[in-house]
Amino acid sequence: MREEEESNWFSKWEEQLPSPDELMPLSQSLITPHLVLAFDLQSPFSQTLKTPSPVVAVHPDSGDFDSSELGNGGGGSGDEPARTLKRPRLVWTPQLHKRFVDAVAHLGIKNAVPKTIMQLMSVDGLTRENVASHLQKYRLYLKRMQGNSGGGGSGLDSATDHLFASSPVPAQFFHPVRGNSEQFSPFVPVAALQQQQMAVAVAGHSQYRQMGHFGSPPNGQFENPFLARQAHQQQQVHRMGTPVHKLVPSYVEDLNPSTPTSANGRKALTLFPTGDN
DNA sequence: GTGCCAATAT
DNA sequence: AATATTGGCA
Repeated sequence: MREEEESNWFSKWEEQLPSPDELMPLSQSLITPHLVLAFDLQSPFSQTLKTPSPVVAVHPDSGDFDSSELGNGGGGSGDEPARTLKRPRLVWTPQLHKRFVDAVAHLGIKNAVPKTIMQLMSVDGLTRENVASHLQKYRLYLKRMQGNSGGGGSGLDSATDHLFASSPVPAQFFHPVRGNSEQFSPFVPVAALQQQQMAVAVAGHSQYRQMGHFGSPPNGQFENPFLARQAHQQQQVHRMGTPVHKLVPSYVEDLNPSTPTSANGRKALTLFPTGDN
């Protein structure tokens, strides 16, 4: 309790502070993903590393949250408990969509329902609703495609289907493969046992999307405020009459160099380049 | 409860 | 424009 000691550790602490670059990828350990979700915190440094590296051992359990103004009251009912937590909008990057498509392909059209898709994808922060919504639109897209596949080619991927067009549509999607609800390829033969869980990009609510400082690396994959959900190993998909493989999350996306055309003056923080084809 | 789909909201 | 949410129904 001596002041000298305190100022002492503080100085040390201060000196040993990592550079911003180093800080980026790991800073999230300060706030557990669970808390982030629970309080709908939009931490600009949320990250889904589930590496238990105790680089920094902080005790956030001080239970000293200012739950009074958790950005919720802004809507209207100010007295409502921060229960009605609102997640930021999910941004379906081409990579994320690809994962979605892969999941659907591997599940087989039959079993490709929001829940299972979500589980297979095992993307932190991804909810069933997210998938359901996306799936709905994706189905419309597929239907639309078959509709004019042989036609004059008018109205083809006008511009509304940018995302969907970014990933090839597996042939199985058109003529439901019978007798085989699942393709052979293991979903994720990822080499390393990395915990490189894919995280979800989220639409920025405001300020954070302008942070281009810090000399952030052009390919810095980790410098965005995206949600982090507890790195729970999702339960294995319950088979409903069909054999299921073991879920092995972790998935290393091949980089998809596309035009990061942010022509979309949107304030969307994307984890990956906005695949534009 | 889950899924599907259209409509609607943000 | 892209997602989310909702309502009605299976």
